[in-house]
Amino acid sequence: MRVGFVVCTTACEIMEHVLRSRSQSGKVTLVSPEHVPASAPGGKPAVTIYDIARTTGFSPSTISRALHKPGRVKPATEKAIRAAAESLGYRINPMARFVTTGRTGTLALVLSDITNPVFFDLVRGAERRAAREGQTLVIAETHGSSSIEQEAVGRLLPTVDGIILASSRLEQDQIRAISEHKNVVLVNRTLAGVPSVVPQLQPGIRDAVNHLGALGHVSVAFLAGPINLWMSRHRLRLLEEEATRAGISVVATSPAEPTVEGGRQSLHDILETGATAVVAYNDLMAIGLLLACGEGNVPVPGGLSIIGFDDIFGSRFTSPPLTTIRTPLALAGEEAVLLLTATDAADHMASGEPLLAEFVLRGSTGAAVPRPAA
Amino acid sequence: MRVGFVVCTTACEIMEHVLRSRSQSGKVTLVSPEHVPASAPGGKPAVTIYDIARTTGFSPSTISRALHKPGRVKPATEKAIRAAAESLGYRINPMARFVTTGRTGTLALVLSDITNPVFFDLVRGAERRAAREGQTLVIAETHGSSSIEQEAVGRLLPTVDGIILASSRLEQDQIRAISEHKNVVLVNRTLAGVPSVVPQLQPGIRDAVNHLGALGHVSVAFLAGPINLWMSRHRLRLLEEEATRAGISVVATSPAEPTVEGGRQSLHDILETGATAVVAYNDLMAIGLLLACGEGNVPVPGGLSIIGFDDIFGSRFTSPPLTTIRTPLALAGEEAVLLLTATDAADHMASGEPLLAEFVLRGSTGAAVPRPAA
DNA sequence: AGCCTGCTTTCAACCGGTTGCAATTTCTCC
DNA sequence: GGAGAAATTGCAACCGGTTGAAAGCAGGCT
Repeated sequence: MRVGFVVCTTACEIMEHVLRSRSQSGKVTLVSPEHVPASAPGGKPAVTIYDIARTTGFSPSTISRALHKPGRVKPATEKAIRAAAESLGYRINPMARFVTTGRTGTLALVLSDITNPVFFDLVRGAERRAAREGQTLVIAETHGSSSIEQEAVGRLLPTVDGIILASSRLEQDQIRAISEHKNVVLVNRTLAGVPSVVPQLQPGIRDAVNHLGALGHVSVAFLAGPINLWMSRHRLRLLEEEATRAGISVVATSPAEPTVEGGRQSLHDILETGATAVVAYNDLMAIGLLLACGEGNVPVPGGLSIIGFDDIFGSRFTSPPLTTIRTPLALAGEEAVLLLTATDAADHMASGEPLLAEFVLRGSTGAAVPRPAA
Repeated sequence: MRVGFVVCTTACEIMEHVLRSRSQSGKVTLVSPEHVPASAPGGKPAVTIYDIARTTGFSPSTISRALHKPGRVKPATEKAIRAAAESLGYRINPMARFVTTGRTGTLALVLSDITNPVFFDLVRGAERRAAREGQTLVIAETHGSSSIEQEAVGRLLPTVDGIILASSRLEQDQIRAISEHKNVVLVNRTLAGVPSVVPQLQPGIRDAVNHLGALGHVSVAFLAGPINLWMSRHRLRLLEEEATRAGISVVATSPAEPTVEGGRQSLHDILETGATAVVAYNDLMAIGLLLACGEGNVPVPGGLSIIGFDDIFGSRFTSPPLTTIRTPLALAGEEAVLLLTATDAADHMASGEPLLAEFVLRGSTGAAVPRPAA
């Protein structure tokens, strides 16, 4: 399906020709010729299967079958129709098809904030996969509000074939209700009975904890994200597990917004814990904390070690560069689309890639420096 | 190659009836229940205007008019129909509507790379405005390839009401061809006969040039982006104008990819020019150059002053923080949507905001230090 | 009464594509 | 050569909603 609409100019000329010849040869004109299907105001109408029918002499149903039901028409006919479609610049109208089939070829990706670098790779991966599957990906923003999320999903429900909820803040019941109408895949969250894609964080966290342990840290703070974010609680839980194993204590701050600003405002909370190292819920918060340290004359890593999560764009450029735990969100995005488009069990099985988080050592972590709790 | 982005503007409720229940086989096996077409996974067909017609006793056409053509039916009738629609949980099917009206309520935003921070604010602005106009915004990625851009546009063409081309790399004829089918608005590019939104860069560039002049720079290099990017040529041209006015010479490097990597690989070219300051096509390239300087032991701003363009996310966090020329892309995004949705000349006039670029002084610029051309 | 007017509502066609079923053509095989 | 099967293709209905034109029905005026 790679009809280069390139030939747009050419196609338009042909189109005009078709329209002209239509009025001439009108032997069995069954429709009112004055109705012009809408495109742009003053724009040229799109090419339809009826146009192809007219130029090839076959009926619209044959055109439809030739283009979308392989093997249902004579090879020669199919060839001729394909050629005509190509030269006219025909593109199927997904909306019209939907009316009868109910399938839109569209998947929705619902996330809190498209300008959040955390989602970059997720979006990219999902997009890549969707393109390969011949699906259109639609992204909806929720601005971190569960009510907006609910609203967005409701609006999208009638027009998409499936929905990917990334870092959803909806209640479990709400998600279940949605999943009963359309196929749903969760990303960065689990819920019994609903397919989900969650990178395995343990390896990355273990390496990070070991790293901190080797540097002499015995008390680590967790800079928490919003309380209704499953992933924030999940990361804390895993961190606690691994830290306990390594003989390190973990103390979590009160929840803050998962943004640069949220991280920046948490410096005070962090210092109060007396911890010598911080693991932030995500890189944005870690970067904010880094900035606050700079403003507050807390040397990093001299006075405080900082570890982020996700390895977003920009983490490499901070000063010092941010040590972080990279999550394979691009793969997660692909995976999510795959789960949504997979039709049989075999496909589901085939998608079982590991999705492991990876510790990325940079410059924001160093030897523990005992510091009196403020 | 299609990424969509939808802004939800109208509240809606999730349908309540649930006939089919998904198999509860846990999260691992993800078995899809037999072969249920994704079209109507709820099993319960959506409620249509025909259902409302049946319960209220009016004809479908009256239902349609009551709901969408204010004033065309008797107030009492409209009230009754609205009530019935509400209680049945009716939602209009946008796809079906499209078939007759040709209007989808969807706008496309075509850009090279959604993970490019340059487009953050553009996307955000466009989204905000589209939401306010009750439109859905779909984003398509082109990965900087004009052929992919063509394909993406071609695929989107039949399903959207209008298209925003951001930093398009298409040929003029191709853009004109598209604009014959649908409304088109260009961002960061101009083309006679096609509406466009281009921030006024002159004020920001003038301030930047004056700044460099005050620091004693007499030779400035322009780190050029791709040759087929109108905006890259445009920035060079304006820079040359202002520099000439200030008695500063400008030399452009050979074109490079507008990415961090592209900037990083250009350090050698830059040093060869013998210039004491660089203006990069965008912040990504400036950041790449900054990194290369760090690796190549070229102090910034001690040995080289660097100025970027756009003030993207991350520019604030580099070391040193990047001096840049901020472009009001959020406003540009709003403006583009406005132009697309404006129906009469009056609306076009109302949108005439200035969109001025602004010089942002940070830490990557300093006094000129003469250096022999390598 | 008769006629015109204006407001409501219905009829019926239509958008672009899909699909069950029947009609037609082509192929097989005796 | 012709019957029967198989392959092709056309007909017509349909999806959900929109819309021009016409019908139904009040009231106002001569």
